[in-house]
Amino acid sequence: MKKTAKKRPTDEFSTLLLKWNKEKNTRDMPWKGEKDPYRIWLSEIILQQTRVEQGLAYYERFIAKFPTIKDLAAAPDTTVFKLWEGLGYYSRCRNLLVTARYISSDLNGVFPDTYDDIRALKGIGPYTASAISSFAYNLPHAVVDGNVFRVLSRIFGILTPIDSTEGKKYFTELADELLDKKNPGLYNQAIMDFGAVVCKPALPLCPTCVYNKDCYAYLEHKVNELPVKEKKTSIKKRWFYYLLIEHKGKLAIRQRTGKDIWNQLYEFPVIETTAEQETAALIDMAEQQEWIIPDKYSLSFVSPLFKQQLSHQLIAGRFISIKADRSGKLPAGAAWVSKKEMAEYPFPKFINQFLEKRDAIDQTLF
DNA sequence: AATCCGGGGTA
DNA sequence: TACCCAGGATT
Repeated sequence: MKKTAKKRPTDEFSTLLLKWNKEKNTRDMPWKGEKDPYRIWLSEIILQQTRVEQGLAYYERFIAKFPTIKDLAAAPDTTVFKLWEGLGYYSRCRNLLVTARYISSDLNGVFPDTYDDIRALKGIGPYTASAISSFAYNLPHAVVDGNVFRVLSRIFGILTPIDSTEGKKYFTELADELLDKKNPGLYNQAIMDFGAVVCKPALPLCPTCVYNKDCYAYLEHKVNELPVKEKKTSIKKRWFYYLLIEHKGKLAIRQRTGKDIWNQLYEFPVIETTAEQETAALIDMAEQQEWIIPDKYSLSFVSPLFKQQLSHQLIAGRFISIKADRSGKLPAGAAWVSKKEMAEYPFPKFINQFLEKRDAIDQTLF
């Protein structure tokens, strides 16, 4: 039996972390200790840029409806998007389907078990590949997520911006050095729990923290300045005027396509502008589009102003209800659906918040 | 290297 | 409001 290697400075970090984890960490989550790579993968995709509290219910619903990756792979797109509805970042859902179908068909349902093969899957980047390979297969890859950036920058006093190329490289290398190579899964889980519970973004629990005797940020009173981020988000305003065109008891909807927000979700025919518009001007535009035919419709309702704040955009707009006696042209790909059928389609939050209030606003609306 | 992609919680 | 969250893809 070889003697233990000489203790390096960085060993102290993981020793304290695992000690905290064993003695103080009471955080419990359904995927903790999970070994089924499908469940681990699903939880990680759901949790990308998403708080545990927000993603939890989605995870439970997905597992209940799709117990195995083949169940997920066999589901229609719309069914899966409907289950994802409201969670945001819908490209995750698209990539989830692509990967589920690839593994089911090409890999006979067997999840890849090396870091590189996992990393190559759609929707899986460095973080998720490290998480899956360490949790499912105990491979020595350190996770670097928002928690890790925060914990390491504060304790070690790293001032390099975390959203710079240099910063990402530096933090990744440090994280891999610090990783307990014998317990990668346990270590990775512990550091993220620690960041979420103790070394929180706001009001971290420094007075009782196991690192407070030598934490750079705590000793230098820079806890609130770390981690450093260099880019500020700029927000642009967009106006969405949705036309609820009703004809023979049905409403026109279409699927969003392209590279814009809410790709693959559904919506009503929309007139988008960069400034607020009067209803009359919008009706004119709808006539010019030939969505409605002059004298063959009646304007029945204009909603109050609705707003939604996204990360990089502020969406404002109204819902304009029109009863059409004759059907005009519709936007490409649009179809007529009944109220009952509407429930099957995934809509963005902006539309759902209107649909939920619709009955309270006007009982006569579709 | 910069930008885009949601929705919700918190101070 | 501004910032952050178990990030990744695209340009």
